[in-house]
Amino acid sequence: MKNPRGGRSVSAEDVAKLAGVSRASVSRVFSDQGNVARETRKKILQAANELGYQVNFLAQGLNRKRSQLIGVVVARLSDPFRSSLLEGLLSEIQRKGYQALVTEVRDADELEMTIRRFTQFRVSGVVVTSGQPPADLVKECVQHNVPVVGINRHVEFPEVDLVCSDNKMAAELVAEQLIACGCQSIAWLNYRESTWSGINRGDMFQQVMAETSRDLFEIVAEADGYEGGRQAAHVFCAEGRNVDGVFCANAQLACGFLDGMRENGLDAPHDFRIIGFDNTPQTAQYSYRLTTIHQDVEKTAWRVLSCLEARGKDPSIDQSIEEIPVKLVIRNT
Amino acid sequence: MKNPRGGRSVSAEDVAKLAGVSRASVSRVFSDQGNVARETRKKILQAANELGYQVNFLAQGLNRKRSQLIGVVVARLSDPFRSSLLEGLLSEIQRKGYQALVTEVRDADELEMTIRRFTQFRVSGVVVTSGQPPADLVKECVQHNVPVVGINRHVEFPEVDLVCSDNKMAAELVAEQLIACGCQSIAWLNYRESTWSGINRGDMFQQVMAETSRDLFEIVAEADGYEGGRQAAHVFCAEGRNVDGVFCANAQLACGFLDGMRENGLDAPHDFRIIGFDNTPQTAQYSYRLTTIHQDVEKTAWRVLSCLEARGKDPSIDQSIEEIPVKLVIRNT
DNA sequence: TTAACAAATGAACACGTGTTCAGTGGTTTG
DNA sequence: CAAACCACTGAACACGTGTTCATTTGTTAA
Repeated sequence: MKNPRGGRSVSAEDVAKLAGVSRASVSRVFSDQGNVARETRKKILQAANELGYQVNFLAQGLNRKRSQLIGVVVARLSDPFRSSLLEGLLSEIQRKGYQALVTEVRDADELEMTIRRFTQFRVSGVVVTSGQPPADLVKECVQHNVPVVGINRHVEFPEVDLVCSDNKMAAELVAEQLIACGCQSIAWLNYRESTWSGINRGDMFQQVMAETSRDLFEIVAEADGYEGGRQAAHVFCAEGRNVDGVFCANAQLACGFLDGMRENGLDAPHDFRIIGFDNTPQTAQYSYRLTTIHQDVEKTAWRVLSCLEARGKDPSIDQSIEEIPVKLVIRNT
Repeated sequence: MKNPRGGRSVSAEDVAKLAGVSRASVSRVFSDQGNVARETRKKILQAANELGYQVNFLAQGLNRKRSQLIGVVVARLSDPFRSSLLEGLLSEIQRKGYQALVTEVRDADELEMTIRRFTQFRVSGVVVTSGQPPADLVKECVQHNVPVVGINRHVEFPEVDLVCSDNKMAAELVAEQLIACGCQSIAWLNYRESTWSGINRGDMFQQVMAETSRDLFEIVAEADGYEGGRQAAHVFCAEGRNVDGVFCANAQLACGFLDGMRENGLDAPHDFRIIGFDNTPQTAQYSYRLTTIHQDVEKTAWRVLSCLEARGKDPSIDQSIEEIPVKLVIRNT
């Protein structure tokens, strides 16, 4: 751990000098490319260890025209499902030897700036968990050979791979469960200005219900999150309507709706059944014990990274649209 | 938006050629350094715009020996306060023109690998929100002139700046509130293997209580999070003990403890008072309406970045230990 | 008119790495 | 024994930028 250069970081040049070989051999050892004699490798590793040498990723990326970075676009981390999704992505990104470049975006402008900056860092891939990337940016990524994949969203460009939870399967599981519990009138609860994934979940549920020739009431929440669900319950009760089975677009709406109903003297599972989406920690709490659809975050993250790597090797492959199976976690409601 | 080079990305060289100037002038324009005539600047900007030129951050960082990246160490994003802290950090990092390099660590080994990788990317700074960075790594960062700052933790190295929520102030606010509500026997609830910040909060509370010559019961949760709090309440009631005021180390313990007490027929604010830490969304929900200490995430993030920039300019400045004021959010309990 | 000066510019180097290409020596094959 | 082959090595170039230094140009002071 000496430091022969005044304050400057040690480079492959220094290692080469100490080991008595050329810098090219040092590079070969650390990039695991080309042949190098066992004896030389040993000398180099020892010298590197002594100096505390570490590859400069900026120089490496500059030369390879590609860094080990992966850009991740997120939004509204306060939503517990989103943060658990980010957690899964981070874990998988690190496991594969990459580093995550995370940016939070609030509007389309920020998304544009973000993706532009990602390409300036020569990222190996971009993961979009929120927002719709504009057409010219996607084109730019394609030109730079930067793979893009979207999670739980719809993107109209054939170069962008997609990984979604299987909303059709979720709808079938929920319908089956509610019907098995004897529900007669079933409703779908969603926020009025929901994201694409929320809308898609509703469409799928509608479709499944139609297949079994049942009507589907729609409850529209005027606000998002817990408060939105709670208020929706109050409005629902005030209007004197009645259902015995509710499927909610996400966990927060579900918890809010359940609490709202409780305030009106109705509780699950006694008076009605309710099933949520996103198996967030809160839904598991004793005060809720909410039956809910569980999205497989690990598998989603795994699939995302294999998409990135596949398209990184061959940018011309067909678009991949993968649906990740979901599970129904049956609890109390 | 032409692309005169076959598939390759446009460089400053191309812009210079099109504008009829030297590459040096292009560099001067985009790094805002040195003088350049108004007319030439205009020509360069126009050419750059036409070609869609963007600075290559890897080359820039390689030359400047410093990238615009800031490494952020996180853990357990499923904890809602941690994700909101990350959200605040991201927002501030982007506002200042940096990019966040986020890594999740589970143990000391991962932390070591992570910080090592951060230095390999020549980050402008490192933010540690979890774990204790080992001594030699901190030394390494200091040698590379990489500022390190810790949030809500204790680090024994004078080169590492610290930003903490003011736990003493929190303790005083809570004590004042509980006493004003007429509480006679007051307790402190924490997880047995809590982090430093949890322990510190307890110590401060103990100290404040001692100053007013009051006893402080300690309730020790054998598990962390919501379930830990809930079980602690059951054990507490089973032992037949009794208090009328509880201060909890974090929001999840508080919610769990409250629910556990409710299962035993006791509820706040009627039978006892309870105050949590971390003003998470769940504590605001109607079913809890928990009185809680609010940490100022925005100010924390702001302070973190000004520490980084200050030490980035002059690495030899004195250690800064800043305590961020907290607020007591009075709700129902 | 000349000297002194400030602003603007381009050539050249440095940053630290990956990779090609031409060699070297040693071993196998005909 | 010559030829062909193989593993191994080092010199040199490329990646795209920031920055120094010398030079040119235009302007002011003596």
